[in-house]
Amino acid sequence: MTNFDNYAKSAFTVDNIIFGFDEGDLKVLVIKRGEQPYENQWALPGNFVYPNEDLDTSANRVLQELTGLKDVYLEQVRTFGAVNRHPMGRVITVAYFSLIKIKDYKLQGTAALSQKTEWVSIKEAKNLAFDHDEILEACFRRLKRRVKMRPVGFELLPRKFTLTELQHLYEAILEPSKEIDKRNFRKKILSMKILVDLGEAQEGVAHRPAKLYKFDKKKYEKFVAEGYIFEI
Amino acid sequence: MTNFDNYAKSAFTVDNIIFGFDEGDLKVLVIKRGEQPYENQWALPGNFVYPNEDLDTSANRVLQELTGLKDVYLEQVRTFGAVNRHPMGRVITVAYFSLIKIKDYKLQGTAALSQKTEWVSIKEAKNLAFDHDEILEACFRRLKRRVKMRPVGFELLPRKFTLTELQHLYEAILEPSKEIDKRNFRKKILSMKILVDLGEAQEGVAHRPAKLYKFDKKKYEKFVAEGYIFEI
DNA sequence: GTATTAATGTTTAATAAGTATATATGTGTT
DNA sequence: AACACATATATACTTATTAAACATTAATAC
Repeated sequence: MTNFDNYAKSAFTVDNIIFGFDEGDLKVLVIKRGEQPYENQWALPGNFVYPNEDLDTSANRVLQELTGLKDVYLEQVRTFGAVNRHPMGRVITVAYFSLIKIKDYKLQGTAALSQKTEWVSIKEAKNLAFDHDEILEACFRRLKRRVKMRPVGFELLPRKFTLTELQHLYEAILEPSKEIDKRNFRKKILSMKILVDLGEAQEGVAHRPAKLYKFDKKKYEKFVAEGYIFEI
Repeated sequence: MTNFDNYAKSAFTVDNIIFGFDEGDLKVLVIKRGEQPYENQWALPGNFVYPNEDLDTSANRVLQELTGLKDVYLEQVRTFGAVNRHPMGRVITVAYFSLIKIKDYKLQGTAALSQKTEWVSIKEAKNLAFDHDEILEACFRRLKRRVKMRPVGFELLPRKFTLTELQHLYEAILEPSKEIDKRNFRKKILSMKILVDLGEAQEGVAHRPAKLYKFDKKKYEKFVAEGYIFEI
């Protein structure tokens, strides 16, 4: 019978990389560190795992303490376990990412009151504290892979969105320096029949108003059940 | 300045799910537990992480102690952190998988002498100890995804292999109940120009001898550098 | 009237899917 | 030794589907 007292133990944290999409740009929420090490430097949100708390719950708590949001898309990406990640001792970090609609974000979690936070473009989020550049890179790479094969990108958009917004989202994530052909993109996404045309259009725009759509989870489940593959 | 003594610490292990390919079947190496809990039940290879050992090194040690092999394909898959995974107390497990050529396997690691091990078909590996069914499922799912988009399957084959062996490998991993069309598979894999025709053929077979090929890593790197995507 | 961006479909190129026959061995029989 | 048989390998073409490339009309605010 194994006795755990004979083995090394480690502090465990979870980091939750919170992605949002705003003004055609993929953004990540960063917080300014309030103490050493890396005081006053931007870092990713994270916290220690409680003794009787599983990892997913811990990651959801990190998110909720910062944003007040619950029931948000969450995915475990990778565990960072190098020996000397932190000057105070061994700490192993399990990195997750979440996807939220920036419109829903209100700085109303309990942790938000005592920390300075900011949405930063993914293109500009560099030189973060600790090994957070590496953590962010791993999560961004996973997000890229995920949006190609699963309809998770919709978590980043308002409930009602235009096809152009959806296209800009895919461009921001997949091809930051390149444009997807509008006609081909529309043909592809509409052919899957997982969107609902709401019969509404944008208002107050100085150009032809775009139609509004929403993602329909039941139509997606039907799509998958019929053997089709979501692939962008 | 954070003081880790104020936070919970957990025992932590790495499991390394070792895949092999033999007689047209994807196999996984299991060990018979020598003590409670789950005594005499099959389990996946794993061990505690040493105090000054990073996670990858630990996973590689698990493999080497069992097989004697080093420099083997290794990939971190997921961390399992439920609270009550083990009756003796909290333990968090980082799961990896490795790919080896069964021909190279010789039960010559230090751990192999004291444990009963067996190669089990992926189709039959069920009812393992702890949450190992779930761990195996996660690794198998990741392997499926990986072989589609990366030439990692070659790690499971002998250095010289026939196209039919490669096809059977893909069938065993991707479509256990289905056959891929031989002509289409050959056309696709040969069109990538990442294999080398060795100019040799099988011997001693009661049918037309198949040509032998090898995977060429430099040709693959050239393929990628030219902007092509490996996709099966 | 102007500037701006949304909506739309066709053609060409590439790849997926579906399909059959000639080839080369070991084994067994005569 | 010669032959037949069983077996699995190597190969290419046709049809269907999807990717890639490309331009004009429509609908708003100013």
